[in-house]
Amino acid sequence: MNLKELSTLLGLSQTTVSRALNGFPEVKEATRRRVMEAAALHNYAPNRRAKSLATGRSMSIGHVIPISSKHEMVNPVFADFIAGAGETYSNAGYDMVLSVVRDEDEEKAYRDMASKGSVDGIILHGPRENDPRLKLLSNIGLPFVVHGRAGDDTSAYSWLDINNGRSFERATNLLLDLGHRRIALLNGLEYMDFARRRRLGYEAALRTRGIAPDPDLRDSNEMTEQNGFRLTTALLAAPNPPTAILVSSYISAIGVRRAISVSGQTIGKDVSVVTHDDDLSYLRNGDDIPTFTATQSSVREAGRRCAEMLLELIQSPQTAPIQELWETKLVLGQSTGPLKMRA
Amino acid sequence: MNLKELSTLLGLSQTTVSRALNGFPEVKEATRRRVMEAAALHNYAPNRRAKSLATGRSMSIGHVIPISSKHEMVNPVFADFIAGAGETYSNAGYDMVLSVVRDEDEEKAYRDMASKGSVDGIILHGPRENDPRLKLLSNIGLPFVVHGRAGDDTSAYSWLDINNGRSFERATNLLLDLGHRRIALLNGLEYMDFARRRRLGYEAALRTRGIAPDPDLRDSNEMTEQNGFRLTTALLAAPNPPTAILVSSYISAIGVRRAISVSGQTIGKDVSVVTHDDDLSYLRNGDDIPTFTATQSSVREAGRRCAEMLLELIQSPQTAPIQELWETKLVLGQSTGPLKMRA
DNA sequence: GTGAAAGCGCTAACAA
DNA sequence: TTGTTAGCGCTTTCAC
Repeated sequence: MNLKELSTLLGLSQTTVSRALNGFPEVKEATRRRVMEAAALHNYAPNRRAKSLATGRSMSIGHVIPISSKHEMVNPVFADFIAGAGETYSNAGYDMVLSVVRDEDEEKAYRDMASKGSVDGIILHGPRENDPRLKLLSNIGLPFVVHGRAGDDTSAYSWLDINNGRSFERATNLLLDLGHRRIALLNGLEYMDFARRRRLGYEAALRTRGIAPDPDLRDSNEMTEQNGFRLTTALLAAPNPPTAILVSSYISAIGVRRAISVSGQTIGKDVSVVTHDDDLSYLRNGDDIPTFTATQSSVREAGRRCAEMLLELIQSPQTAPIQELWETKLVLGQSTGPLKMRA
Repeated sequence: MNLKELSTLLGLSQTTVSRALNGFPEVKEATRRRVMEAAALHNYAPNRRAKSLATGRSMSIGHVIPISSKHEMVNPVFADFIAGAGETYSNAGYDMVLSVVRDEDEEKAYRDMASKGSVDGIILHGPRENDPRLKLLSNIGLPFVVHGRAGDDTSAYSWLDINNGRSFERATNLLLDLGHRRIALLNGLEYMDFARRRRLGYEAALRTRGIAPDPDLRDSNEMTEQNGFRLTTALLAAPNPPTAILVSSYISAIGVRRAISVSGQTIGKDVSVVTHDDDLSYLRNGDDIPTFTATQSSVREAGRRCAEMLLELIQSPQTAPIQELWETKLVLGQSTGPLKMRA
């Protein structure tokens, strides 16, 4: 059923039917009702492509999911983020177009989305420091929102981020206050902006107390369970092991816990652990490890909000960038004295 | 830059330029080269919507991701599946349209995708027993592929599944061969087809040995870490605890391991564990728990293959359904004697 | 309050 | 080998 068929069926012009369906005020109420009913009855929905072509808006949003050619891990937070964003989109009548690309094709993916006119806006995932994709997107002229930030000049674009630096500074301070002096940081890959910020926060806290960051206590890697396990095992076996471990991802923290358990030690007694938590619903996992999580809750919520921001930008393109920095809150465990300094 | 501009620029008709770009044989080689170069130079890419409208094919595939209104968990295997499928799509020049919907809106999502003409085919996720969505999709007339199966009549549609029944039957037999008699099953929600098949396989193995399945040793739930932990804790505390636990998801297995560790027992010594593994790269996790995983590797690979199957169906719609059943292989751990029966 | 007609950017008969 | 023309299904002036 298309517009033409529907309109001849009703004995009206396509114009009138279109206007009735799209809520134009000049249509007589009786007519509108008649049209609406017929549309519902025949399950009519306007053809997306035709509508797009006519209006110039595609009513869809692009997400480019980069998969590194080096390590084929798919960032597990994408799923929840996408779920949140998707909710917002469907409420607003937008579609979500996903493009999974290897690093080297990413630039092409953006260019194509723009020149093919398949999306009205883009969400940029996993920004790196001085990410070249920002310039690219600006040149392209498509509205976009970054989930995270890309380096220190954050003024010129729209973004939503959690306060990674402060979060890790606070976590480090907490451990310092408890008397810890050898605090390890298991971080994500530091060419990613969030990981860099976390390291800076950690180091700032140490330096404020006059402690020089020990490079042997820091690692930057993909945040998998295996890495959490492997690195913790190595740390614990070292001559001068840390008394506390700060972890950048809840997934790695699972490996950290496993390593500690395998080594015969106990979290909160022999070694303290604090981790960032993206609040993935399926992984929530005991309360023996204190976690920092975004105040506004999960990455799911971040997806929703990023989508809202983008739709706002699309609807009024000349506004200033929209930027939001979410603070984190500390969630303490209850089962063990998780942050106690070893006697 | 659009076709009209490009063609006037070249002093050719739109038709010729279009033909050159789309590889029609009748175009003179010299002309084609000239066109190609100009297109590359001006970064021309045909407008997707216009092309779709003209050809009647949207060159995109829909994935509907259901989020239950009861439990808001996003299935973490989606991410890897989508990554695999996305790869196939971009190689074939297709876009992927994601629609995240709550249960109650799912039917509408399919209808809309069809009537709006926004996709050429659909991948159906998370089929249930006698899933009503199958009939719906058949009526709609859009080609589709199911990741999994939906009940016992599997003849009429295209699907890709792993042999869940056999996998769990074999796992159960393995444990039985080692002398285990009280084997627990921590299963997924059994209105999901995969979980039902797993239970049937488990029960078949038990019955063959003349063991009546004990309802107290079986649970059907969302496969989260927390559930793995909670249920294992309860099982171990029961008067007549199991000597082995069969787990339906690697994520739950992490919770199972934690529960066993917290209870002061040891996997492979006090209680044996075998788990299914979807081979999510970031979760791979020790080798003290033997796993069953699909022979053809990961859910990522399944995504790729489902996408291929769907594209095949789209390109030649009158062919018979394409159906693939992947067997699983057992991967034994090395660190512990993981399947030993307690002395 | 309604309709006729042009046009969005492309493809595909049909002509030449 | 290239061009002319109609049309995909909708929105949107402009006229009535």
